[in-house]
Amino acid sequence: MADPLHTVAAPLREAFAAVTGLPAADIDPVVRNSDRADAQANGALALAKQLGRNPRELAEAVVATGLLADLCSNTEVAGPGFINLTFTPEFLSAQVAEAAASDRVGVRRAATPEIAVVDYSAPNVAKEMHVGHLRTTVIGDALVRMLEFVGHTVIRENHIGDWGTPFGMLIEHMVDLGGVDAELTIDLSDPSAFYKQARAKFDASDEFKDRARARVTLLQSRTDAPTMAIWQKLVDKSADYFDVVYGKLGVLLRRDDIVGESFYQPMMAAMLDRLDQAGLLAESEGAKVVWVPGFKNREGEPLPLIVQARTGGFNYATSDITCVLDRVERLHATLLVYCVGTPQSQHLQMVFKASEMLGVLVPPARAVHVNNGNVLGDDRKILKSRSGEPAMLLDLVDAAIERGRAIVAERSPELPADEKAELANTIGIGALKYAELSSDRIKDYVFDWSRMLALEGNTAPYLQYAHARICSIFRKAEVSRASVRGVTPTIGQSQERALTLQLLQFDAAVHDTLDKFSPHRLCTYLFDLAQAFTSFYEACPVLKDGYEATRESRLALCDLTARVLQQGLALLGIEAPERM
RNA sequence: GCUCCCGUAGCUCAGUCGGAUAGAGCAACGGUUUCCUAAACCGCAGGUCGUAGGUUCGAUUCCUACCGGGGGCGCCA
Repeated sequence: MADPLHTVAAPLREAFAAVTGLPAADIDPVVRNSDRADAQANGALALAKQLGRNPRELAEAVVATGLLADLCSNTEVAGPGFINLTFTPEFLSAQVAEAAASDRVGVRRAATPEIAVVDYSAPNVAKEMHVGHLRTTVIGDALVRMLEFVGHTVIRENHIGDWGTPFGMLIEHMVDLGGVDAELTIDLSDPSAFYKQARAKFDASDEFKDRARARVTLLQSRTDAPTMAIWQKLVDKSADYFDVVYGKLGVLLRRDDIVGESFYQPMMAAMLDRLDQAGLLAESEGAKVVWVPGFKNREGEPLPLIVQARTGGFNYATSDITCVLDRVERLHATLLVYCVGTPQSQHLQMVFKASEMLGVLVPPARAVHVNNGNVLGDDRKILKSRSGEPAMLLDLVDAAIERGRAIVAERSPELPADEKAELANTIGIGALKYAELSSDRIKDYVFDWSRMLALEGNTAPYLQYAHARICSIFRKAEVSRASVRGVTPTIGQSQERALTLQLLQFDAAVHDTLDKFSPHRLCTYLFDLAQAFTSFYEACPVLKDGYEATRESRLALCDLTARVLQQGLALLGIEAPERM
């Protein structure tokens, strides 16, 4: 393993075992980052308590075993029993060389590769994508990239709203306009226009309302070709629009990833039969329900999960349980990731519990609700556009690119026009995505263009700039990046040491991020790395006269830093430009 | 009413499987450019970690209560 904290844990475990007589496998040496040394091991405190021994003496005994001598130049027992570890430069050099030699820059593959389904974005047909879709889309996409990178088989699913009562009025409105051949264009500045027209008609006319209701029934039967053709056209046109948004935003989702509610609809009756056979289906107030333990309604009575309305119709609980079933049984997924807003929390818990009771969602299969908070405006309410509606996603994307353009025009006027256009995109979209990813997903956050595009602080441009500066060094040196990859760097100055330690923790950062499904952890890591690099950059000249002896070594550190930055940003769905 | 989540520096945010003086960025103040991109770096300053108890050798982290903010709580999704 390239991570020294990980590597040093093994001899520490042995040392603790030798001193305590406990099996090494049961011991956690509690190796952590430290501001007093390269790392600290806190395991002595807990073990001493457990064994009724003096923690300081235990720590001293561990150090006295000599098992750490190969890796550490200094092992000091401090305070109540912390073991402060300082790694030898040779050990760090070797670890860096190992990371540099791997095309994964030191990131381990997952111990057990799984099939994972990541459900994210989920817009509605005939409606606009707005700011509410931004976080789920960006977070889901980052998780997809990371899960794939560590070796899982990832299936992206875009669970779009393409079924249900609104389609009665939408289809009927199309019929009025001339049926399937009628003109239907999604106006990118008002993608919900068609929906609003249909809605207005529905609200104004009882006659239309009746036709719409009849049309829903016809749709549900899936037998009427003209109805299905119009429905398909609505879905296709919306998918075109979604692809425009996803393309500009630079996310992986495409129309092939669409698995809408309509897909599950034909399987719902069979799912209800299974619930029934399992003895889980009950009746309550005329509806078919599953009694999921642990949930209560306003009156303090048990709260049911309704899977079939009194009217006989299915709802999102029906759809979501069917969906779990499909993902586990057809796709053989063992990890079901739901990137959905926090308000769905209780609903999803009930769905997961019901699926578990059905014997479908059982180990090793499991589901995770990767919930996210809201994007707020200055008024602390959900970000609005000038019209007072939730801000449209495409407008935000375009505005990000426009702001990127302004920055490039000011800062990099010398670049060729096509490169400027690309850079504007890289910076603008990068800043927008990074703002979504860099703070804890479960909290609401306040949207602020000037902060996310700031060229300092924990922002995408800061990270991109660090990367570009490294590329510039190699351009100036006329040395190829690949040519220094065999070099084992020498760790001398404190900034080299700090950079090295940071570089070697990429693996831990990626895995920690995935353990918590929290992309902001990777962001924090990359920001720390960029800061460590810029400090190194100031203090450790690479190409200047008088530094020939350290040149190769520092070029190797630069190359690895750039690779980690580029790979790390790529895992977030953000590009790293070579010039800016 | 029940329940879930959040509350850390003036602002925006990290951190917390219990550990040693709680960290960044912005803003403020003071420095650094004959030198690889100053979109940077270095320094200084700033916090009773919502409040009050409890457990512990040790609590911002765990438990309880309360205060403040937000979400959810049966036939829309």
